[in-house]
Amino acid sequence: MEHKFLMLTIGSFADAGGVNVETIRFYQRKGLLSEPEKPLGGIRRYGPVDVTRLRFIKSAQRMGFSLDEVADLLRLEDGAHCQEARSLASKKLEDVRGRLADLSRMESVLADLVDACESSKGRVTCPLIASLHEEG
Amino acid sequence: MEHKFLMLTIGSFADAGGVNVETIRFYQRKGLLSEPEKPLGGIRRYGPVDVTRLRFIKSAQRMGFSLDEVADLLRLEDGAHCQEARSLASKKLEDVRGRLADLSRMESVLADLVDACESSKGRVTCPLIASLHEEG
DNA sequence: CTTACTTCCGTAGTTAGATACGGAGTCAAC
DNA sequence: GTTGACTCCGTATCTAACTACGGAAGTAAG
Repeated sequence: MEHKFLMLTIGSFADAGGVNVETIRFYQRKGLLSEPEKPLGGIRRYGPVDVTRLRFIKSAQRMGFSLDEVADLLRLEDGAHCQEARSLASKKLEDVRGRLADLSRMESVLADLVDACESSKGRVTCPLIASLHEEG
Repeated sequence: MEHKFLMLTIGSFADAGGVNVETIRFYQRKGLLSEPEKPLGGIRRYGPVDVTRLRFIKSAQRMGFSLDEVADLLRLEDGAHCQEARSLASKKLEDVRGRLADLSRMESVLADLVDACESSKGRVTCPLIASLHEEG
């Protein structure tokens, strides 16, 4: 059990994760975060474990996972067996590799366009805009 | 002007772009596509130029541009705005590169975890599940 | 104590990007 | 010359991910 002096109210918990208080509550409703026991009177407290979990959610999200997918990842933590966890993780890995491939294709297309633009000083047509008129 | 035999109804236009008819109409309302003159009776026709434009929208979108950003790009179509177009594209390029970096970090984390799981036969704790409890 | 934040909780509203619906009207075939 | 598919148009609904609102109740500072 966490010691009181380490525990945060929902407001500072939200700050610690760089999100809005309402976002915490939203994640709780979605089952991504749990609602800690409400002690006498009624103000919940959050600890480092919660902060870690929240940060995990946000970073997975930045990597392109939807909240539902994040929920899958979190279910690994919530009691799945190693076998199950591993297969879920490999599925996600495949997923991530697919996204990586897509993104790097995007990267080279964009880089080419910017590059072509860069070196088109004086010419009449803008390569980026010209790409609009290409077939394909 | 396009010849009639080359012209498409909204349905085949949508097919040509791999989208729903309603999506065409949605883009028209957004100003991303124009509504061609409605001739006698009232069925609009679409030509190759429209198909190109639609495909541009979809591919820019795949590169991570929002519809509003695509609209910006399309507004620069007169050719005098190469500079502007380029800066939009470089901004997006930076964006894509950031996401690439995040994803490849995620890839190696997931790959390591799956790998560790793979070779933990018999051991009691699952590395993948354990990793979720680590401070990060 | 009182005043000024917070929290709690349910419900409602927002944005982006579509998708669906329904009642006309139109067109092509049989 | 009617059937059936498609179009037109406005409006409504949907999903994801938040964000805001409002009133009651807790809590901290002076």
